[in-house]
Amino acid sequence: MTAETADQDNVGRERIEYCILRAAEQVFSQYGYRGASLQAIADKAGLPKANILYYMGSKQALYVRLLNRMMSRWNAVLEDITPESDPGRVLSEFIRTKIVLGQRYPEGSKLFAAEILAGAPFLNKYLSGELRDWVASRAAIIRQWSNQGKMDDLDPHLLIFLIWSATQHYAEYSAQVTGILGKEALDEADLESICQFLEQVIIKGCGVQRPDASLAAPR
Amino acid sequence: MTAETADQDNVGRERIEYCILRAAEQVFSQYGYRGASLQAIADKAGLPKANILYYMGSKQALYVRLLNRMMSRWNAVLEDITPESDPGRVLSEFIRTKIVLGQRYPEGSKLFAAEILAGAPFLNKYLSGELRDWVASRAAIIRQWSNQGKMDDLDPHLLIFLIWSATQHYAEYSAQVTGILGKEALDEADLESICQFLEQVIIKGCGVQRPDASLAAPR
DNA sequence: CATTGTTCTGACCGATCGGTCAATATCGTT
DNA sequence: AACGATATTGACCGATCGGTCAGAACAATG
Repeated sequence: MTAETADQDNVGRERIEYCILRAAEQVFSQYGYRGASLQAIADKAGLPKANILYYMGSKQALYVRLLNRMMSRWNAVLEDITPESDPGRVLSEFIRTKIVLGQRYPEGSKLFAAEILAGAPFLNKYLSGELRDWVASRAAIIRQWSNQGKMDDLDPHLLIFLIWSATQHYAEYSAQVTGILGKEALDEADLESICQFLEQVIIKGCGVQRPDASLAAPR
Repeated sequence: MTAETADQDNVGRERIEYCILRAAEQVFSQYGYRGASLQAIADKAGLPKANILYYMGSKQALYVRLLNRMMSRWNAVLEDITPESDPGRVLSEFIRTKIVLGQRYPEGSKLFAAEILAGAPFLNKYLSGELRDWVASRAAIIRQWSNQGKMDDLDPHLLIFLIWSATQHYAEYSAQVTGILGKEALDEADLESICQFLEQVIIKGCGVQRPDASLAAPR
């Protein structure tokens, strides 16, 4: 087997795997792990069911792979945050990034939500391990911001939870949001309004000081 | 059949139905509609599977009944809100009530979340009907508060979504929250901290004026 | 063309799914 | 005791579940 053919093989394999993963993400996100069926995934991918298992091994392996893919998509968020950063800018970027990710990967977001709803049987180690450390390190920096007088003295964990929940809401609860607003889907203008609303309320609610302001009055 | 026996019969029937509904709520909330099985519900209720169907008719009827029960539990929220109300008090009570409801009915909250995740196949009429009207009427009052200068000029729908998402998070994402905080469960002190945090950030973030303050400076 | 290794898939497996039904058990009324 | 109504449940149904496997189809090398 030459390197060339190996590459082509891998390219072909990856194209099929991507197709399967995309179909599986839709089905798993809608019905959860137990409610999803390999037959439904196969139908959506346009492949026979046995082919899904040939490429993915098992339903569980396919599901875990989707979870890992979604976790890695979130890794870039809040990566370059330091005690010297401007809280307003960081929180604003945090909010916008999470909203964008939710819109970019709506099925992945719902997949994650369904996993948590089920009690995180496949993610509890990740939640109380990597993710907990991730949150702790960011919380420590936010705490320093408070001590520096850059913002109010608030529990950083609860602030992170607030931004998570408020932003993910528009990905996971899209059925409720569109139903109540009477829209087919959220357009760019809606998303911009949502981002501005959340930035304004949360940044103001945390008492974030303008970076140039020293200790001047709020107005 | 006398009235007395009828009462006793109904009491007995209601006791069994309550037992079934409780077991079903746990299973449906964890696995979603498709992922839940009548056998699992029957095992949890300590009854043979055929008995579940005798009392509930079908899986779908049981599920719809659970959804309706959960919707009715939420009906009391924000019931007595008027343009003359104090926004700070109303928002504070709104937040606390939703937190308490989420803690009181964690399975019901997750059941609702799973239904929305699946695209609200059984609730889309409710969402774009009753619930939309409910939100619209409350949004109109919040709008009046803004016009009266009681708070900032914000999209009331997004404010309601914010409070919904931020409070429901602690019911539906309990697995994530406890995993990250490293706790088995949230205790009373945790809930009080969460309520105070959300009240402070959201009320301040919305620029809610103290009711006694006329047009004085924020401090 | 023959060979070899990979890709693909129809057929099948035991288990479980939601739901039906007939037989049995229980109970209040007469 | 006898009866009709309701409650209960084991057995069963066709469909579907996740997964296996033998063999067809295929492409690359000799």
